[in-house]
Parts: sequence; C-alpha cells; structure tokens
Amino acid sequence: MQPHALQVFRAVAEHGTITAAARTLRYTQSAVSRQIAALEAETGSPLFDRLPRGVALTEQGRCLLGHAEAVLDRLDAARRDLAALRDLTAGRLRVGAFPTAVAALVPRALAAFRSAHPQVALSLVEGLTPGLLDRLLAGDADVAVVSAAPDQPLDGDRFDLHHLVDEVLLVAVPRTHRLAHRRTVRLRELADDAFIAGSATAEETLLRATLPADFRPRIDIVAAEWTGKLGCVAAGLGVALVPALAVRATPPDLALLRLHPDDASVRRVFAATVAGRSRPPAVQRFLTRLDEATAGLR
Amino acid sequence: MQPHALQVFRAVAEHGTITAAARTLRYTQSAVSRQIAALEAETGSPLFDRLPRGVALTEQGRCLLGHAEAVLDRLDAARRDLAALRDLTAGRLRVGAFPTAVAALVPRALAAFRSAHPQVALSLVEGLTPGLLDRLLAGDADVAVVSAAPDQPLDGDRFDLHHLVDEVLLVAVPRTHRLAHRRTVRLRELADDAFIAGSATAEETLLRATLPADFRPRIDIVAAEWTGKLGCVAAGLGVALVPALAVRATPPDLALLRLHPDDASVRRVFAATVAGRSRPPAVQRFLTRLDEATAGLR
DNA sequence: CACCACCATGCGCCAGTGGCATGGCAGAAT
DNA sequence: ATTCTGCCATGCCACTGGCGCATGGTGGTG
Repeated sequence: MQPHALQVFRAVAEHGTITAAARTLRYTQSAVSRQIAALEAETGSPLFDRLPRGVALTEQGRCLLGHAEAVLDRLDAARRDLAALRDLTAGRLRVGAFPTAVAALVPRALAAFRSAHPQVALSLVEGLTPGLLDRLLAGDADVAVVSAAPDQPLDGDRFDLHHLVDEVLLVAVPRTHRLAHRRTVRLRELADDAFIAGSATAEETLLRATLPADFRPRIDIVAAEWTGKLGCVAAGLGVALVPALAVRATPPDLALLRLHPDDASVRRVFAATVAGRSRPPAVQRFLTRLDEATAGLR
Repeated sequence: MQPHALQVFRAVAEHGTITAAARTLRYTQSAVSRQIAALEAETGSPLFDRLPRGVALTEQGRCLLGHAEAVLDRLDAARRDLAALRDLTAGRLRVGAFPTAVAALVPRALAAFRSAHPQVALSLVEGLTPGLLDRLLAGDADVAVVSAAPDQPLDGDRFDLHHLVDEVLLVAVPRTHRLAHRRTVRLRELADDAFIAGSATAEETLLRATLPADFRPRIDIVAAEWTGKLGCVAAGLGVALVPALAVRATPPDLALLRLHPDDASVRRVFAATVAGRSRPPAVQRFLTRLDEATAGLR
C-alpha cells in the first residue's frame, strides 16, 4: 500500500491500460504490471479484469480507487503545507513583546514581515517579561521580545536569547533647557530639575543607578502616558526619562539627550525562544526583521 | 512519505522518544532514528526537536502529524473495506431475473444469501432476458438470471453463463381429469382439452414444439395471472401450461403433470455475468445459493 | 565523577523494485 | 487462413533502500 503503488494503480485505472500508464509514468510495462500484481496480492482482491484490449476496474478496484485518491491527495496536501510553512506562504507567528518595544521596534519589524509574507497570520501580545516567558514555555507564543536588567539576568538555560539592542535611556528636556544643546548628560547635572514620572516607583526602576544612594529625583508631576509626559516637558514643567525604544521620532519641541550609561542600568533587549527548540522559519525570519529594525534605531 | 515511515513518525510523536517508539514497533532504535531523519530530509523540514530526554514535535512536525494520521486512517479504511467486500460484510448485490424465476428460485436464493450475509445490500429487478442482459452490460446489475430457448442461444462471447437448470413445462389439470394420475403426458393427448392461456401468443411461445404444425391448442379462456389461471383449471374449465419454476408448492386441488420434453422446447436457465469480468465475491456466493435453490427444485 | 538514557552514524546484509528480455494470447489486418 | 499487432505476464539480473549490529557522542542523574 505504498503511495507509489497507489499512484501506479490510479494511473492504470485512468488509462485503462497498463502499457499506457507505464508510458506516462516513465516506467516499463513490466514494472507497472508487477506493481498491480503486488497490490492485488497485498489486498487479496483482484483489482482489474484483464480484457483483450486493456484492463478494467473490478468492484474491489473501484472501492480501492476512492481511497487511493484520497490518500494521494492528502499526501500532496501535506507536502504543500510543509512547503508553505517553509516558504512562509502559510502558517502563523505569535509575538510577545514588552510595552516599550511595542512602541516602535516590534511594529516596524512586524510591518516589514507582513509585507514580505502577507499569508502568515500575525498576532502580537503586549506584556511584561516574566509573563511573556511563561507564554513561551506554555507554547502560547512563538517568540518574545523581552528586556533584562543586568542584575536580573534571563534564564539562558531555558531560553535561547537573541540579543537585539541595549536599551538606551534618554532625558527629554524643553528646547529652552540649559542642557538642550548637549548630546549626553549625567544624572547629577539634573539634581535640581523636576522630574515628570509615570509613577514614583517606576522611575526608581529606570534609575537603578550607580549614583550615590542619596540621589532622589524631585518628582512634582506624575503622568501615566508618554504623550502627556512629553507635553509637560515641552511646557517647561520639568524633565523626563524616556527609553529610546519608545521614541518613534524626535518631537520638534523637545530635546532628547542621551543619559550617560553609568547612570542607568543597561537593560538588554532580547528576542527569546524556548531553548533547544528549533526556530520555525517564520520565527527565524522575524528575527532578521527585528535586527533590521534595531539597525534603524541606532 | 511511505506509510511505513508515517507510522514510525506517528509512533515517535506519540511516545516522545525514538527509543520507546522503536520498542513498540519492534524495531531497533537506529532504524527509527534513520526513518525520522529520512522523513525530515524528504520534507526538507525538521520534524522533531532533539531534547536531552527525548524528542518533541516542531511546528512542521505538528503540521505533518495531522496529515499522517489522516493518511494512515484512510489506508486502514481501505484495507477494512476491501476485506469487508471479500468477506461479504459489506457491499451490494444487484440481481436481475426473468419473471418466472422471481416466483420461487431467485427469492429463495436471495433469502439464503441474506441470512448468511445480512450486511450486503440486495436489490432485485424483474425483467425479460434481453433487457436484463443490457443492464448487465451497462453495469446496472451484477448478475442476471435469464432463460434461453434452444433456437435463441445467448451470446456466449459477451456473457459468462452459469447453467442453473432446464426449465420443465408442466400441465395443470383438475384432480378429476382423466390424466390426473399420470406423471408425464404428451401434447397430442390434450388435443381435445381446452387450454387456459395467459395470452394467445404467449402460449404459442411456450409450445414452440416439434409437434405437427397443425396442432393448435383450443383456447377458450384467457387469464393473465397464474392464480386465476390455476383457479380456472381447478374449477374444471380446462388445462394450463405452467413452467415448473413458477410453482412454489403443488396446489391441493390440481395435478401437475410433466410435459414430455419432445413436445416443448427446453428453455435453459442461466445465471449470466459479463464475460471476462471477474465475479465479485458477492456474485460468486450468490451463484452457489442459486445452485442450492435449484437443487431443491429438482 | 561515574552512570545512564537517548540519539546519530558507519558497516554489512538482504529484500524489494525496476529494466530487459521473452512468451502467450486475442483481436485486427492482409 | 495467416500474419501482424497490441497487450499482459514472468524469468533473470542489477541496484537501491532499509534493517540490524555495532560504536560514538551528549546531556541529565545519583
């Protein structure tokens, strides 16, 4: 019952002649004759009546023909599906990413991926690194864009980490700020500035710094959203820390200064997949898109 | 993509281990390992991730698994169906028969067949020999019970004829008839009797005799149905010709005399199938049932 | 640190499969 | 009637594919 034999069987059934089937299959007549004989022996049923001018399906032959075509069709479907998966003309890609990455990096990579492989179904889930990694392990996501602080390294044994970029911390200041012309600043230079924070504790997290422990930013205003935060900065109400990843384009009324790396912990950004598990073509491809997207950010 | 390989693939997917799959398949580990490798080479996709404690399906592996199971199931179904056809636990049998045979012979054979093979779908069509043979050729019937007069032999080149019985012609006479005690009579002994006929011409057909051409039965009463005909005979209105096949049991108020074979053409009864076409198991079996049924008639 | 479970692979052997030939058979053509 | 032609079956041989028996490599485990 090998597919090969079934294919021969189908060809003979279609042509009504062993010889003709052999011609189209590029076989000799004897080979096809044998295949049919073997199939009849295997099934224990005569599949063809031998007529003077060819062969004709028996009852049993007709019975088998339906099954044979179904099997061959299904095998073709399997081959097609696998090829599609390989060539990214089908399938899906489930991405997870931490919030800042969803601002620009991941959407750009997804857009590039979608335009190249429009037939792959995309899904994106925003979440925090631990949750994303859980999703990965549970099989609910194919790849996760996560960030890791140096003192909280990711579990390299359970995940394959593809390093994308080191997160750079920017300081947003009004165009009129005294430091607006600088490229890089140190935190202590901002000791007298008011900070506009997303939350009092979140800002502490961003500033897990090597500064003297007694440095406490003065926080006057708390604004949850980036747009509001930057609006306050533009209005001259203070300065704000902004992850570079969150910035899609420099607003015209602000200056974005690079914070000296010694002042902020360097959070590294990775694309994570489950360790030891081969990356499906879609994931593999998406990683290159992510690399290209990070190149555009640098 | 041989079923064999797919079976191995399925087993490995189920067990999660090449070694365990090999054990249940009664193969060595190496053989299974190779099979998987070959399948991966053929599909061009990794199907399993090699983990430290076994293997796990990849995306492509899961894709293939569905198809593999479908293919294997369908192959099993094909084997089952063919076996059922062979063992007569499925399939159908389409019988055609000429009217007289439908009286007793064919129904008895069908009844015996059905009780032995209740899962075979039976159908019976009554018709005249030429029409039945056309049905055979057209593929609308599997076997036809037909009759042939000696001067109208059946086409033995186009049909395989399985001789069942020679039709015997009986003469029904009242119990009080002067010949009622005889076993065999000659037609000329009935020259003075009134004949009760189905139709004036039909009776001529039954009597395609070797008698002198001037013998003309006297026909007083025409009755279409056998029951009416025999009723008339029982009432003493005359005698009637009855094919033995049409008689299920001797009516108590009649005597049935065998007509001397020289006086009536011997019509032979055959089970016909298309020449050169193998008889499906159901047909083959039905022929033996017909043989048994004819044995009961003799 | 030794052990164990698991997978990969080189080697030899055998069955299965295809090609080449021939033979048999029945219808078609001369 | 005879030859010719098209078709299927089968003996023979070479080759490939697949299996078992080994061994080697690797990562978790007691």
